[in-house]
Amino acid sequence: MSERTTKERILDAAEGLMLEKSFHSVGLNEILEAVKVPKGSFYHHFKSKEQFGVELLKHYVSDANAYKRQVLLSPTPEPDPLRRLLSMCEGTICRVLETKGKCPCLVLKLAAEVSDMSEPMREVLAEGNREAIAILEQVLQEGIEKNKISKSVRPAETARIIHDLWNGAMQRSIVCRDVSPPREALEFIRALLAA
Amino acid sequence: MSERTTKERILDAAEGLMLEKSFHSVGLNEILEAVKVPKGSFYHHFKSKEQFGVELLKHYVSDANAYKRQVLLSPTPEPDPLRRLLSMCEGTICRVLETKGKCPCLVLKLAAEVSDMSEPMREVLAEGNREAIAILEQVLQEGIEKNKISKSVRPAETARIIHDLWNGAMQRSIVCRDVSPPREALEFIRALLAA
DNA sequence: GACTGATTAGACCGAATGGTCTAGTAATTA
DNA sequence: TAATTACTAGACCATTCGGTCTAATCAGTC
Repeated sequence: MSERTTKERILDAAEGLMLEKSFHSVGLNEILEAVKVPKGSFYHHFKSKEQFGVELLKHYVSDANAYKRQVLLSPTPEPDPLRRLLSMCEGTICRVLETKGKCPCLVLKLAAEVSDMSEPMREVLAEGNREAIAILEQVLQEGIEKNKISKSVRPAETARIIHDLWNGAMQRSIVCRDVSPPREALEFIRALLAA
Repeated sequence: MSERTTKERILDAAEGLMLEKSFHSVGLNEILEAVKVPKGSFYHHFKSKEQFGVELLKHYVSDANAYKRQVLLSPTPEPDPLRRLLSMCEGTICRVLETKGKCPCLVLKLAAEVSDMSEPMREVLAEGNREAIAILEQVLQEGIEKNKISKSVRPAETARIIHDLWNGAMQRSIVCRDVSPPREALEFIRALLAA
């Protein structure tokens, strides 16, 4: 059989389905059908749909931030932290292009829908945001130290601004089915961090 | 009886409920119960829940943009366009504070959930965004002409950046239950537009 | 007053929802 | 090997979902 556990298979399937639809419009049966797992197994691993949502987001956020850390903070293959940041953004733009405007991020997708209906889910999202910003701050700090980013940039504040601008641009790009918002945001960020 | 028509009462109630919950988690019965209107009336006025959603968003976007036009583009009581913009942002921050972090905007709330499940709803949201940005562009243009905003600011590009940054910050403020993101965004915008 | 279209009213529909329950099987440990 | 726990399996539950249907009531017009 598959190496992945039943729990992981459920989480993976749900991630895909909810990226395309939404939290409330995807029923348990639909997820379970997709991975051929019966109800009983689901309720063995998760005590409710909400707690399942919490675990789903934790799982996603943890992976996503691990990925960001790896790409943004590792000196190989790209030693320039500024370039690492900008090229990660470019990568995201490409992915949106390839997937025809499908939302590439579960946090972006579910945040508004879920965060004032479930406090535990909201907390996971909030913590995920905080981590993402902290990573961003680190890469900015490193860029400044290595003289790749203007000394006048204050890492903490700028990290938050970049984070929010990028998320807003991604949001609009989903709604308008157009990658120009993140493209333009990227150019703005480039200019902001330059001398 | 009430001056407002049944249709308007349904739309108003749905706006409130969906701001607190979401599109899919609010059932027709819940809306109809709130305004004491039977199913039959609903399906007389709207052909489906989706088409209802389209009208709901149209109604909201139209009102919201009319309000923005009035506040941002009218020379009275505040003749300074820059101040009009900044104080509208401050007003939004206050509203979020008062309502304890509840999402103040239906577009922000439903965009991600709805825009890749219903093409007609997506189009309304996209057009709403375009209009909002156009209004922003106008107020920037006026500010530049009246020497309140730096001549180096390019209105169209900057309008889009401000729009996205603001939306991203509002999103994060909802998720983190904290008004500091829009506050910080506002300060950034202030600096961006200054000489 | 008779007719007509708009609107209200709510019973009703099949399907799907999240969730429970019991029975059976696989894996662990004693 | 026996006992126990972890997990699978799916029938089943009440409720709610979006949506339909028909009857009643309202307005305005001839």
